Amino acid sequence: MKQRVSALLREKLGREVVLEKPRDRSFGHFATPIAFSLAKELKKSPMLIAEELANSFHDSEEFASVESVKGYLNFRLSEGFLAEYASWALKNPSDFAKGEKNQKILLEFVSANPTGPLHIGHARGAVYGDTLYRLAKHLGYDITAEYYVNDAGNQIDLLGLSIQLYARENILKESVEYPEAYYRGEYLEELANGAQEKFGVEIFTNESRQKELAMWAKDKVMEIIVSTLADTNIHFDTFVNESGLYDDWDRVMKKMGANVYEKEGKLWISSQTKGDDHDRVVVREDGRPTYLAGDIVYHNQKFERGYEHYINIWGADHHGYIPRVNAAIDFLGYDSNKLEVLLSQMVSLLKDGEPYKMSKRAGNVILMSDIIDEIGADALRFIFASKKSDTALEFDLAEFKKEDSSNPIFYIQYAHARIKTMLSKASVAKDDITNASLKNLGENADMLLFDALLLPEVVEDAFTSRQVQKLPEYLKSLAASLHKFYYDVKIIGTEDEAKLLKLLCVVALSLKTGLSLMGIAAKDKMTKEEE
RNA sequence: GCGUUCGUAGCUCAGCUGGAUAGAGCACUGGUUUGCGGUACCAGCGGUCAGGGGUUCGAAUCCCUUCGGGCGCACCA
Repeated sequence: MKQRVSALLREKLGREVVLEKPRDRSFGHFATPIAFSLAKELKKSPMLIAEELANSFHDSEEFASVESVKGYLNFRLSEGFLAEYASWALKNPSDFAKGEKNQKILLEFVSANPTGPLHIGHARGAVYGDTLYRLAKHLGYDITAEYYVNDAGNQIDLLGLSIQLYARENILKESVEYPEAYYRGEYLEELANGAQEKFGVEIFTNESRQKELAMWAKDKVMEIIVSTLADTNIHFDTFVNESGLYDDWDRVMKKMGANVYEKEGKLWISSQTKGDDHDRVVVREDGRPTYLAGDIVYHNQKFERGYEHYINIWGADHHGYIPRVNAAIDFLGYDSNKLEVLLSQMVSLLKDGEPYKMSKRAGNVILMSDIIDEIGADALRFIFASKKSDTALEFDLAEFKKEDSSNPIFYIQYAHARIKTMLSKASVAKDDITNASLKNLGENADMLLFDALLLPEVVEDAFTSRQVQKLPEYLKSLAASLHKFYYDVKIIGTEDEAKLLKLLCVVALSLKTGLSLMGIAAKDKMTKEEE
């Protein structure tokens, strides 16, 4: 819709024009302050320019009116244009708001270490990534969702050790001394029991079998992670294991040429020449690779797979890491501008106004699965998708357990369910609704129809700006328009029933499509949960 | 200290490719259609958009600066 209007303006003026939705509905559907910018060039008053432009649109069929007001140009789309678009959408519901981009994108997100279950911080990145993924898919991008599994290095050794310590204390009833760093949490019990069954208790006391235990355990942890993600409707296309990448090590190092050098018995990359604070070690004196080493091979592999664009979602605490990875990509001979790193910020939780208690059994982190148990996956997704991902967020769980308009996910679902209920009570035939005209609906209905048809613009905008919160914001406001319309206008049993129901079908389509892009299924009925 | 990011209503947050009177929910006050789910709707209250300067016809939005908070500054991940 907006694209169409933009295109018309571009044609007429020979330049890109800023189009906005006027705050005040009485100004029409779209508006542009273009006359102000033109005023200087043309040495004429904005009012005059706007006036002339308005007149020049007189006979276009897309617009019911084009008016100039105080230098602004206000457009009102014609009923015919809106009606035609809406009818098309209802006939092709699965194509609604779809796009035809076909850029090949690799999106890497979550990538939490397989050393423990996902916590609330991971959840935010997971939801953000998956929402972007859904939006991109819908827009036609050829996008791949990838999880990078850090299954090599210290943290894996630590996992083996932690299970041994846990088992020796809790299963073998030995008294053990814990080192400074080790993992804790309820999941260790599950792992220890599983290991006992599989290997026998000997695995817990034999230090040389720590690695074997760890390798088994990290796969188990991945299973836990994948199942938590699945509970949230998040699925990955590919998993890449760090441990499988090192075969390529020599070749990749050679690729970086003179940008790798040896000093003090270690291997460094000269990332400082690319704006990093200092050069970084990639191989330690004892020959063990650093974390960065894995990322270098991984990113080399990514670029060799040949995507047009790369997106990584990282926790914001890793933002200092960006320059060195960019440097490595450049050294490998690729364009680091193709890599876009998006950050997902910290989350702090409240429950009834009090800081959410981190349970000891969970290891003093808030588990993602616990939050799903408390408020459900839909609410979890909605919260995280609703806020800009790169700003810190604090929210109260209690708000999402309520069943009224203060709970946005509930509010939107209710709007959808209301429409479905009405359709089931319709006194006219289905065909009458499908064939009804959407013209002469009146001002209010017209605006509601327009609102419902805005989804395509929102989807496109939300993805290209990487600001997924635009989608839930839009759905909230569409739901509000629907509830208000419902209150103002009687539908069933009136003369206009068929056409009004058709209008509601468009709203329902928009809500349902929007929700599904957030990984949430629209409800046809609201059922009260009994406590 | 350096880098980065944020500072919008009492609270949680939108708005930030610069544009017409600064928005929503919560909280607080009051109201609502014989009409289809009141699980909804409407109204009131509440803001020097952290402070200061600059660019512009126009700044919450862009630039500079001060203050305040987060995060980072490993051969940890």
